[in-house]
Amino acid sequence: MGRAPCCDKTNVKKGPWSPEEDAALKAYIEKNGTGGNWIALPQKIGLKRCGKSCRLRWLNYLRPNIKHGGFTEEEDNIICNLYISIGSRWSIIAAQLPGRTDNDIKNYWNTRLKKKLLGRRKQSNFNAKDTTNNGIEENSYSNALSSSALERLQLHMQLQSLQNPFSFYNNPAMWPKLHPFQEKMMQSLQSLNDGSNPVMQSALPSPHVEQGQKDEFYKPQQDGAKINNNPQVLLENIPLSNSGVSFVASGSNNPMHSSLALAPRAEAVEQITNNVGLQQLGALQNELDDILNNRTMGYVPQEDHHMAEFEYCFREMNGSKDSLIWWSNDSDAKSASSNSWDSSTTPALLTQGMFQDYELGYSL
DNA sequence: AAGACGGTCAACCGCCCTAAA
DNA sequence: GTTTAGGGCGGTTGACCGTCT
Repeated sequence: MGRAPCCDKTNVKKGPWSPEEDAALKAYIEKNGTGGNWIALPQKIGLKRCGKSCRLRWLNYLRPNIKHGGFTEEEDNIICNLYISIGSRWSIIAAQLPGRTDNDIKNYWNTRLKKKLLGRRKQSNFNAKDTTNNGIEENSYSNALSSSALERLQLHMQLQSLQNPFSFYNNPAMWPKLHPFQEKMMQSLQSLNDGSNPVMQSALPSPHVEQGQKDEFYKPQQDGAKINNNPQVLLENIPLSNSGVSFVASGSNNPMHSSLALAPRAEAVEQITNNVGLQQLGALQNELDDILNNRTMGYVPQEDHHMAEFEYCFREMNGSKDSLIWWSNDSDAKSASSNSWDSSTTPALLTQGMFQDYELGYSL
């Protein structure tokens, strides 16, 4: 038995909003607010619309300071970086872009940004193939893309392990049973690792972690205690001297520096650079910037399975859903998202959204 | 000129989470 | 502790429009 609909579906208007409806909704909300009940709102105004539809119309179109279209390069960068970091959490991404709505960003990503990035990738693969003539032809750019996707997965995992010792990657006890694909992926990554891949050496959990350090990281689960969802507490709880790699929050509000918004301590820098992780991360960042800065670059269509593969890797990467801790307390961000028009709720939502996955991990 | 095709984006759907009853 | 209803969110749909053939 499904749940009851929120309104009488047979008696509500659907489809595009008329200027009259817009005016009525806007005037009412500006004068009276929502009254904390969207479902009851259309009746009060006399609109034959579902309450959810009113909410959406207000949040995505009618509320003040909404920007449509004309995404800047900086916004492109932010969206891409965040998508790589946290996946399709559009509301969180929107929270970092004042005046943008999650719906807008989602549409923009799906219709333009994704194609721009992936189109450029294929072109670069073409070029690589054209210029390599060493007999061992990279039999297809399918392979090239595969290794690239794998590399991005590795980079992502590296990033995760560096930035958050609590991540799934660093905590086998938290690992859920893997999907067969994930099992396969992990096996191939580990075979790549075989002592020769510095990225994976640090990205995959090491059996040589010092006991004290391991205990410290694992303690929340061993104790059966729920991890504190407060990112600040999380940061504070990370051992700073003996963890091998440690970070301090920089307070930057620019997700461009998300990598980035965490400043490595001096002792960690050497280890990280030895592991090549940051160098490759930098290369990825440069490539991303390069792609985004070539805004006139034409889109080269590509075969669906390539697109699917790349997307799937992103999905798999985001499957763990543990994310970067770069959120700042800057109140600017509060005015941006579709949920932030009620600014009092935003920080809680952000924190909640970001860290509920840790909760999930510990409850497995 | 007209139909096919593809891109864009507003809007809807359905699921999940949470607070209140 | 359970149920219910509203809010929030990501995924998907479909109308519209411009371009191509």
